[in-house]
Parts: sequence; structure tokens; C-alpha cells
Amino acid sequence: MNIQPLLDHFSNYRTLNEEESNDLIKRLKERRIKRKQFILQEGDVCGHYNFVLEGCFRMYKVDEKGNEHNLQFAVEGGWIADIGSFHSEKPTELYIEAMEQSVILQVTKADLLYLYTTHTVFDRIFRVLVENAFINMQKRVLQNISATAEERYLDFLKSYPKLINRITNVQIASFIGVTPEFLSKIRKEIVSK
Amino acid sequence: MNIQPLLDHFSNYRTLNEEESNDLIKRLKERRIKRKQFILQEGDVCGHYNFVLEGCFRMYKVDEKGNEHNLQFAVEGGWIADIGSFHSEKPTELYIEAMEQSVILQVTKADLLYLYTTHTVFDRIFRVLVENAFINMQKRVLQNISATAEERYLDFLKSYPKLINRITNVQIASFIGVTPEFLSKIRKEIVSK
DNA sequence: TCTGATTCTTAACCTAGCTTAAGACTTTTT
DNA sequence: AAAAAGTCTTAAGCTAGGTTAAGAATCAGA
Repeated sequence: MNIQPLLDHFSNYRTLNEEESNDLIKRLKERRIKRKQFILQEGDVCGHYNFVLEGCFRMYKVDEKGNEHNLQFAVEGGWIADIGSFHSEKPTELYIEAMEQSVILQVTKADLLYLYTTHTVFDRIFRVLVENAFINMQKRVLQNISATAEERYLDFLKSYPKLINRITNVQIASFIGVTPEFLSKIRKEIVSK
Repeated sequence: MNIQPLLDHFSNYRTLNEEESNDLIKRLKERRIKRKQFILQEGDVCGHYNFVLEGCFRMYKVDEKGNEHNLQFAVEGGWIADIGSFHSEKPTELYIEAMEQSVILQVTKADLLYLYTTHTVFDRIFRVLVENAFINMQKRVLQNISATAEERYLDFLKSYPKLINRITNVQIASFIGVTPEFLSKIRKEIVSK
């Protein structure tokens, strides 16, 4: 099991001592996920935090009309989970789907709570991780209520440069909240400027 | 200084022992804020987390056209701050304004970091607080990209029943991302149903 | 208690972004 | 290697929501 990327990721916040990292390793499970496979589907309770070692995921909602709305992407070094469902243990409305052949490290709620309680360093690390996720989400809300679709698209290109060659425009459109047809129009206008 | 509401608030997550709460109290500052007074303005670095003892605040952005966009409200028992600016120490784009005569407890970044480091219980409490804030913000993003203005308005009424008689429709419109004129139209349609 | 400011509503007109449809192209699956 | 599925684009017509303006009602401050 390749845990080094996760230790490196944590070391951005706090370096783990041997006991902490051994205890962490014991509670992680590596899983290989095929393209188009789901690690969470509507109605499930989200049972794991997932750390991406390889590959690419999206988390989305399907509305009553059957339209998909992308909430989050995750690639190598990122986390993905429905934190709401994970903590409330209520069924999720969301899907998490692998967009590429992927490898993840999973930790269950019981194990995560054990880690929080046993080693306070994990409270610290996850406090900071969630703070950063919150700051991003807040910025996105602000943008959704104040910026045009073109501005949202340009900001997406700037914010996620590594994703652009890895996902389709359909996925980007769904993330910024427009139809693929309208995104196509936006892209045409940008080029002609 | 009336610190009891804050201790009660924390006790939802973890009860503080005497040393922890004494150390906390020493680092809090009570402030009285007049209606229409700002505790944060564009260009400032957000230097405090603010806990509301009495009154009501809104945090908003002003766009290039001069339109205001409400990101968050806070009443008794709630927190308000630009967490992004607070942590990065970069100038904020946001304003935090008292909508009523208010009383808050403030903690500076240096004091909060001291508390995190000295008493790990604060890492725990704020991890959970920020998790909950993140879950709300994520729900709001989802709604912005998938729901109509009417759905957003009805959800606002359901989610913030205590705010409705305390703030104007102008403020609600700005929060859900529509003009006051259009909100007025929505309200008319709802009544006629 | 008065006055100016803000709120709420209505209405006419405007526009950003959606819908439907269709064709060319690329990618995936078999 | 062929078939099927998905992607990207264009275009015509439509609709949710914005803009401007104006009047009545309410509220806040002096």
C-alpha cells in the first residue's frame, strides 16, 4: 500500500510521528476503482473519506429532470466525500464517480473518530483541511451569485489548470452551472476577442 | 463580560474544563456595535473571529457595478468572519455590517492560535464548527447551480425561520442571488398558489 | 413629530442563458 | 475494425430573471 503521498500531504500541515503514522496506516484501505465506477451513490450513507492516490473523481447531484450538477472534482492528493452524509449518517443525494482508472485510500468514520480521539494532531490537520475547503466553497457561492457564466468559466481555467486537459467541457459546464451548449458559445466568444 | 452563551455554544461539542475556559475568557474582548457600523471593510485584513451575543450581522461583497451580494448572516450564537482573509492575512473583499445594535465577543488570530496550540480541545471544537459551516456552504452551491429562484427562496424561509422577521426582503434577495423586484414577483406568485 | 431614506410592489421592456435539434468528430466498447 | 456512445458546435426560438422607472407605504434619525 502506497501511503507516502498521504503522509506528504499531511506534512503540509503537521508532520506525523511514528506512532501516529503507524496508527493511521493500520486504518487505511487501498482500493482500485475502474473508470465510471461509483464509490458513492444516491441513497447510500457516505461511509468513508477518500484520498486520491491516482486518477480523477467527480461528485455530483442528479436533479428531478435528470440533469447532473458537479459539486466537486478530486485528483491525486485530494480528498472526496459527502461530509454531510458521513457525519449525519443520513442517505446522500450525491454520486461520486471515477472519471479515470483510479486508486484511493479509504478511512471509515469509526476509524477517523478513533484517530481524532487518540491523536489530537488529526483534529488539527482536518480542521485546517476543512477550513481550506470551506474558503473555496465560500468563494464559489460568491461567484455564483455575482459573476457571469463567462467570468466563472475563466476563473475555472485559472483555478484548475491541471484539470482542463483531463476532463470534458461537459463536466466543466456542469461545474460552473451552465449547459454545454452555452459553454460552447462562451468559448467561441472568448476566442474571437 | 457575558461569556456564558459562548460556553453553552461550545458545550454542544465539548465541555471546557476550568483551565480551558479561564484561558479562553482572558483572550476574549467584548464589543458593542451600533446599527450600520462595520466590523470589517473591503481592504482590511480580517483580524478577529466574532461570536454574536446580541444583534444581527451580514457579510457581503460589493461588485464592480456597486451591487451588494450577501454571503452570510449571523445572529445570537453564531460566528462571523472572513476566514480566508483571517488565515491568509490578505485584504478582504468583504464587508461585515451590523444590521441591529449588537454585542460581540472577539478573538484575534494570535489568541486563537495560542488556544489551538495550548488546548487541543479548541482544534476539535473548531474542526466540527467549520465542518458544519462547510456542509451548509456546499448545500448552497448545489442549490445555486440546480434550483430556481423560487426554490431557493422557499428553502431560505425553511432554513432561517428566525431571520425572516428580522431582516428585509432586500437582504433575502441579495442572499439568494436575485433582485428585490424579482423576489417581489416570486412572493406574489407563491401567495396566488 | 417631522423629514428624508428605505422598502415593497407593479409594470414594460430587455438579455443571459436554456431548449431542442442536427451534423461532424472523437472516444470507447465489442 | 466496426458499431455505439459521447463530445462539440451551430443555430433558432424561448424563458427566467434583470433593468428601469415610478408610486405608495414604512421606518429611522434628528
